[in-house]
Amino acid sequence: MKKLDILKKLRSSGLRPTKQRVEIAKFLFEREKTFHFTVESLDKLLSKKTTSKFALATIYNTVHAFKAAGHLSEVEVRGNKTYFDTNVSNHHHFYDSETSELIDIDANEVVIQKIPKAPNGKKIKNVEVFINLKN
Amino acid sequence: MKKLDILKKLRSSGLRPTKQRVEIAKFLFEREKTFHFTVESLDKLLSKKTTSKFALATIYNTVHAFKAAGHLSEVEVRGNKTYFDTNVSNHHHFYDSETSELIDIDANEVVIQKIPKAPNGKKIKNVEVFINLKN
DNA sequence: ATCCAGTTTATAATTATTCTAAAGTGAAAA
DNA sequence: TTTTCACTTTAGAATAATTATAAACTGGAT
Ligand SMILES: [Mn+2]
Ligand SMILES: [Mn+2]
Ligand SMILES: [Zn+2]
Ligand SMILES: [Zn+2]
Repeated sequence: MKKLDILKKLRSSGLRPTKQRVEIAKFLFEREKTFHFTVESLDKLLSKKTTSKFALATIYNTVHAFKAAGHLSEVEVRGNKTYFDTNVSNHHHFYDSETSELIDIDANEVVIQKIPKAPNGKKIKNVEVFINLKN
Repeated sequence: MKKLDILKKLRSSGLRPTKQRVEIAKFLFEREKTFHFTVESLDKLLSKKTTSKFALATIYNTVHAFKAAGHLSEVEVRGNKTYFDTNVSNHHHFYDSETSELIDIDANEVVIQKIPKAPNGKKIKNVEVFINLKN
């Protein structure tokens, strides 16, 4: 994703492209592969890779704004902190609890043959599969 | 599960059956259906249903001890607090994020036809399916 | 150039959980 | 049955992740 696209992406989702948002967006979205991170890990990586400083609150604000705009998704993994994901399509995960590492599984790599129907009055929003790993 | 079984359960897992543990175990395990809870919700329910008082730290200690002994499992759901589950068998969940409600799905209600192989050097520990619900 | 709603920031507040260390207790041993 | 002590409970302090606050700043419309 090129810089111009980053600006477009921000503007088209009603996010003013501030210095901080553009830098964070470049860091998150200008890459080939899915990136899974916590606010803490993102903060550390940003400190290393860029010269600017970001208040921690800004990182929280930005990540939540990106999530609300649909540019990031949240992944539920065991543990205390929240994980985010640059892959916002419907997909699944391998999870290695020893390293806290998430690995994407494309939706079509998992085929479910049988699934119960939703409880009365409710509908199925989506199905998430976690494959927990060991060594 | 009867009171005698509760005592047996505790002793056989090396847990001294203290007043607090027995009361909490009775509350958790003397029921027909699976019970999903957080430490906070358990604390509130215990205050209502019993006359004894429990330090919050005791509830944390006890729940963790029960989990370590294999009498409880932990369920990962979106949100800040940790959910526990009296169903320690391999099973899946419906999850209603609006009510934060978990509903059990028996393992044999879900049949997976295709699944990717584990990344190099790693093995699959287990597969967990979450069916997210909406209204 | 001016202005202002939206944004960033430092810091305080909140929330969930864990730690600490003193007091209490189940049950083994005397 | 008393004594003993490792294990447990407890109140409160500490920690860690996240959110709230409110003052300073800034992108971009006018
Ligand atoms: Mn989590
Ligand atoms: Mn959680
Ligand atoms: Zn992912
Ligand atoms: Zn369950």
